[in-house]
This record gives sequence, C-alpha cells and structure tokens, in this order.
Amino acid sequence: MLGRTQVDVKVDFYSGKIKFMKSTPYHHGALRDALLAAAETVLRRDGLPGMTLRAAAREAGVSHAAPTHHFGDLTGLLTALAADGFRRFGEALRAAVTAPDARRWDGARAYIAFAVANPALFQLMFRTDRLDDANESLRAARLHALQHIAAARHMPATDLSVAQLGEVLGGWALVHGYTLLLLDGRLAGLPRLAPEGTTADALLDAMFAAADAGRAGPRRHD
Amino acid sequence: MLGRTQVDVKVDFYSGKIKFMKSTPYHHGALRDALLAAAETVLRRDGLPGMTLRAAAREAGVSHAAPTHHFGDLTGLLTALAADGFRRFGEALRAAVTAPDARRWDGARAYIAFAVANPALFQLMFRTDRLDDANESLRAARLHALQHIAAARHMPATDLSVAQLGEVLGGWALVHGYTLLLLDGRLAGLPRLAPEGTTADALLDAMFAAADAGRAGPRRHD
DNA sequence: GCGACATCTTTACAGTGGAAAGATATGCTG
DNA sequence: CAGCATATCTTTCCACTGTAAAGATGTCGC
Repeated sequence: MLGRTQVDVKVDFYSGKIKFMKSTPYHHGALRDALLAAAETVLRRDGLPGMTLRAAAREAGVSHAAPTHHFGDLTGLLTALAADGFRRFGEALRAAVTAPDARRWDGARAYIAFAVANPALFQLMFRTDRLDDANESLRAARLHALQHIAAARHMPATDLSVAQLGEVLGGWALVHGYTLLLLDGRLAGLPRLAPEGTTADALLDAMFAAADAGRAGPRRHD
Repeated sequence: MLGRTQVDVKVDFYSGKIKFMKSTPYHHGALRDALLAAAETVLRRDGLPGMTLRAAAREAGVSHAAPTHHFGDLTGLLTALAADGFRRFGEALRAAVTAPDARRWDGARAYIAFAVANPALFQLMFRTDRLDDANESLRAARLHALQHIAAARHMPATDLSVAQLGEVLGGWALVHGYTLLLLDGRLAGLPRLAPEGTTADALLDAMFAAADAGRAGPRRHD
C-alpha cells in the first residue's frame, strides 16, 4: 500500500451530483493510539528488530512520516510503547502482590508471566539504549510499577536499612535475571541436567526454595 | 576514505626502475582478526547500535564489503565477537573461581566486573536475537564459560539434584539480573533510598548477605 | 609460467530514519 | 458564517545501512 487515501466515486441520491469521497479520511482522528497499537502488533509479530517506524506506519495504514508528528522519532515511539508496557506491568504486579491470599513469590511469578506473555515488549522496557530515559511518562510509569517490588516484601518505599535494601535488591535481581535468561533461551538446556522428568516450573520452585533456605520453617515458601 | 589502496611512487635503487608500490597491500593478511579488533573498538566507542558492518570495515580501513568473506553477514561478525567475549569471560571467571583464597561470591564479582569493563560486549553476548545461536564456536565458548558458574558453588557439571540445580540457577539469576540492571542504569537511584553515605558496593554486599541469610554462621559470607 | 583459488574493491539496490515542504482538515475568531 | 491559523497527514528527498554480484588483485600449487 502506497498510502491510505483511497478515492471512491459516489453519486448523491438527492442532488444527482458525482462526489469524490475518500473511504479513509485524511485526518485519522486517533492516530496516536492507533500507532501505538500497530507498533505493539509489529513488536509482537516481528520482534524488536522488526519494529521500525515505517513498519508501524504501514501496520496503521498511514504514511511513513505520520508518526513523526506524534512521537518525534523512533525513540519517542519506543518510549511511549515502553511506558504503556510499564503501566500494564505495574497493574499486573499490583494485582499479584495485593491479592488477599498472595504468597511470598507470587509477585515474582507475575513478573515472569508478564515477560513471557510480552517478551519483546518486556525486553524493550529494559533496553535503555533504545529509550528516552528523560521522558517523564516513562519515568513515572516505571517508578510506579517497580515500587510493587518493595511492596512484595512488605517493605516501605523509603527509609530502608541497608540490609532491607539488600533483600529487596536481591529479590528483584533474582527474578529479573531469571526472566531475562529465560527470554534469551539460556535456560532451555537446564532440565536436561536435572533428574528425568524435571519441569522448568519445578526448577523455578527449586530456585525460590534455595533463596528461602534458612527462613523460619513454617513460613518457608508459604 | 574511499578505499585503503594508496599508491606510492618509489625508485628501485639498484635497477633504477620506477616502481608503483602500494603503501597498503591489497591483501591485508590478517583481516579477520583486524576486523574483530576494529569491531570491538567500535562497540566500545559507539555501543551496539553504532556497531555496523560498515563502521567496522571503516575502522579497519578496508572496503565495506570486505567483512563478508570472513563473516558472511553482520550476524556472523557479531557472533564471532560474542564468542571471543565468552572466551575471555570464561577465563576471568575461571581465574576468580579457582583462586586459592577464593571466597563464596568472588565468581559473582568477577562476573559483574567483566560486564562493567565490557558493557556493550556483555550485552551482546546475551542478545540472542543478534547472534547465530547455532554457531559451534559460540556454543562451545559459552558452554565453557558458564560451566564455571556451577564450579563456583563447588558443584558438578552433571547429575545434579533438583535442589542443587535450584541453588546454581538462583546464584546465576541473581548475579545476572544484578549485572543487567546495573548496566541498564536501573540501580543508579538506589543509594539515595539507603542511609546517607551508602555506596553501591555496600549494597552489593548487602545483597549477597541477604542471599546468604540462614547459612551456617561462621561460613556466612566468608 | 600459469591457472585455480582466496581475498579485497566497486557497483548496485532495497530498506531504514529523519528533514523539509506541501496538502488537507479542524477549530477559533471576527 | 467566512476566513484564517493551526494541527494533522502525505510526498519527496537525502544519507546511511546490509547484502548481492561482478570485477580486480594477489597467492599458491602444479
């Protein structure tokens, strides 16, 4: 498609005049949202390498320069995409952490589940070199989402001791590292090293159990 | 520079003949290694986005199509770069883990130190979408390097129990996650949350201490 | 010598991000 | 309701990229 402006010829019933109507209006109306949706479609289908400005524009059915007005450049579009991702990510974490029967690692499982459900988006969210780190929308969405990590350990967002911060940091790093190794396919060979029939999920449980080693017996991996 | 073949005019002292000598030979002789070195220079200077086939060729002073013969395509060059990175990475891990006075987390510190010293290279090494995962050289170098992770926990490379595998996986995920969060600048704001004067290194120690919580007292963080 | 081969350059092409200018619709002001 | 400023979108253009293909140049075995 070379452009989305297609001309249809119509005849006005009453006046009899021939009218040249455009089947798609020159002004889209909600192009910003449409472009974000299109970009995410492309991201999901072709991965981050395939997510180009022009591919997103094609998917949305507009000219390749249309995104410029709304997002400035490619970095701007990716940043908006990442910010939206962090909003949904934060919501998923919040739901998991604040559930009444939430167990110790449920936030972590939600963290991993979001990444598995949106692999390319998740990787983009943590790929600083492709994002505008100064963007306020991104910063706010990210901060809001990541605060649930401390909340998952029942810790305040400020005034933590060094030991507390070490524990929160450790939990985050553990889950984040597992997630990225998983997305990079680096864990695919692990079950082969384990006893016959060990599933990836069982390994994740074992990892959490190892992290919990030494905690009070009854609360262990509750 | 349009090419690296420059012609110098020289006079042969004995024969008196005029000779057209090229100051740079048509055949480089060791272009493969030179290209790898040039590529790493570019990678270090301009990051992964700036590491293009043509940039590496420019840096090495050859035509932009010269790398094709040695590496096939861009993925091939990046794969060779990553394989070389894994070899050096493995050597660094081996040295840290096998040192006679090696402490429990010294392998982890070497892991982080390598990434900090070679940030773009390290990120490339774990960016599967840019590499040829089927490449034997890469697979061998990576396998060899990562085996030191199990060694750091004094565990065999095969026949592990699920619990052992969970501990190894946990250690790897913890350190890998910390490393990537650090490289992505995601930890820059953490010291501000901690008590006045807390350094990033103290936080890392706290993270290791939290991971060691519950281990036998005297051996704790030895 | 001399021909097969490896190595490197030149040329060409489709794709990309981005700048600039033009086209078209919308909304505001009188 | 007319007309104009502005927002939105398209067209055109340029420099850069990866890659393919063909040509140039050197090396080596026979």
